[in-house]
Amino acid sequence: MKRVTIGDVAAHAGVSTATVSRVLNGGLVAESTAARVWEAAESLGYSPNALTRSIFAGRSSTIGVIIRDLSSPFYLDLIRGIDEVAAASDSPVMLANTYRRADREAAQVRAMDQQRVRGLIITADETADSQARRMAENGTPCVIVARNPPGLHSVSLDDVAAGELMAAHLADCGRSRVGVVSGRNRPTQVKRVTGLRHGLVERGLPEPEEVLVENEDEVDAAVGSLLHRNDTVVCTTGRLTVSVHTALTARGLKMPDDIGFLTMDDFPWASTLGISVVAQPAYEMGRRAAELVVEEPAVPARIVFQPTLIARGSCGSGV
Amino acid sequence: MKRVTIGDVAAHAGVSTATVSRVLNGGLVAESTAARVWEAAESLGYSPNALTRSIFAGRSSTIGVIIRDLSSPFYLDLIRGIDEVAAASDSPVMLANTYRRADREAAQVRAMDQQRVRGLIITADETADSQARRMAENGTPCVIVARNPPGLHSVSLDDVAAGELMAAHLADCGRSRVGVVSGRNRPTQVKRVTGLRHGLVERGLPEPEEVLVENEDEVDAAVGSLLHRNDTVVCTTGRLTVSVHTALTARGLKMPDDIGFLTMDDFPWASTLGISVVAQPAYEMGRRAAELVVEEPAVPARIVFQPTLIARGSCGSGV
DNA sequence: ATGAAAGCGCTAACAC
DNA sequence: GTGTTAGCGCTTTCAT
Repeated sequence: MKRVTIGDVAAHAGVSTATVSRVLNGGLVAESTAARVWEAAESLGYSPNALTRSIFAGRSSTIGVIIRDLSSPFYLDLIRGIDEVAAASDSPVMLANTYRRADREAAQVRAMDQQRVRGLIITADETADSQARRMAENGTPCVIVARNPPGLHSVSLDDVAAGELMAAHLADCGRSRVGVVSGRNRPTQVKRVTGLRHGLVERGLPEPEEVLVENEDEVDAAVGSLLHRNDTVVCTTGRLTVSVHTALTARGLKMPDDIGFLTMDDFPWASTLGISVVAQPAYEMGRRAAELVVEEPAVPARIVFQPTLIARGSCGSGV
Repeated sequence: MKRVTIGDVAAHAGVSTATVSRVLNGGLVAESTAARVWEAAESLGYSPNALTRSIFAGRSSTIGVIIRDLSSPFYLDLIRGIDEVAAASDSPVMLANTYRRADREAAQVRAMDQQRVRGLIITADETADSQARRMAENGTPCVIVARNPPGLHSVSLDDVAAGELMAAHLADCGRSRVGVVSGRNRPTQVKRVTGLRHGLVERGLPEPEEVLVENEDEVDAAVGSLLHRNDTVVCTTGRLTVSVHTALTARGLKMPDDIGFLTMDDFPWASTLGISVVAQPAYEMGRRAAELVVEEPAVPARIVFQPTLIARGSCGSGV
């Protein structure tokens, strides 16, 4: 039950703790001594205490990642990118899911701070920004994902471009009356709608009709209200894709003939179902975010990625 | 840049570090002193160092969770259950994704051990069991999910029952010739097939025809080979659901008329697509796993959950 | 009610 | 090369 410490190893090998420490960290030690120490460590089942190491270093080597919604494919790919970079720099990753609850977000940021993470990657509301700023001042690099608040590192998507990409594709497919389901109060989604509107108007098409929802429950009614006057439904967030798609198919509507459908973020079922999407380079975004944590640039980096369209036919065929 | 320590707070409040510590942990302190200390902590922006606390306690309060595949809905629900219980006991959760790579699994278990996690919940291959046992001996409660190796806590599904549930439903739907796509070398899936076989034979139906695959790439061919002689395809793991479904629909087959389809684990798109599944109570399993970590029962607990069938028509309609 | 001081497991100067 | 020793930030007796 009592943990094996460096002292036990030292005693077993007949050397001092300092020597053991040197062996473990690749300092200058005689071959024979090193061998004895390794053997002792092995036979005692020694496992170094990362906590004590960190306390000495002033911070741990762990990278903290706060995710709003693990069930979203975007975040999964983001995490994959982060994991990749973190593994390369030998940093454990501490992932926390906040389930989009503001109180949990705040609590998780605080927890990560207290764990003295080496850096923090945050996907959260504006409310977390001030906490992040305080951490940054204390020397913990914080990267905000999907938004780009001033004074902090950020990795985000060109959301306006995403909207314009949607508009271009819809125009190519000969769609003209566009209904939009969008999340309430989401700056990201507001920009996407702005881009969409701009792109449509620019092409001489009517402005999109927008309806805002808070969560899944409201989607069916929202979609219903859009169907009267539109031939296409656009969804500005991957999170609502399932609900919107369900609302459509539940009414017996077939894509693209009865209704056009275009949404954000690629996901595994999209290709089987033939759903066209505007995708974010999530994996790359994750990599960059992690790199910012590792490299700690002195001035806040604001990295913006470009979206891409993946046409699969749910809006009809292009030009 | 220099972190505020308990000493700074003490100096600022004109008391000793011991007193600050007592205030922070709710010891016996005079109201007025406590107030001064809180104020000092506040104004200095003090954030307690969880690392040093843990080193003193001998272990951290963090619960480690090692997941094979974050993209699987089963694990997402499992995590939700874990998070819920962990939050209630004020334990941060450290999540690690291993992407089904044995080397990463081993590395993550080791990392968690070195972080001195309070307990560990593992979804991994047999290869990790010995590491887990060693940790358990050192006083770190380890819970294995989805398998139940001797000597360790475990939370798993009655896989044979899952197979039998499948057989029963298929029989109800009048299916008789069943092809099975299953993962190679997965004890869990072997049991499911056993249950399926037993259930079918018991009802006087022919044995299922099984084909083993390693990963997604092989699924299409596997499914193709099953279609000649069968009217139904069963998939024994949620991980392959997309690929199997794609292989089916890509051939223009409609469910349930052209082909029956039954798979494991519920997922968001299943209801929209009308896919019948045998589901695991993932959320509850997560809760129990976390509870085992928190409660640290002295003798290994082996908890087995029962699967449920969710019929949605992809095999036709039941009796 | 409060302070002084020892010590948690480990690292890093500084001696020898 | 290797040992001694002083901390890292915090908690916890033991005095006062």
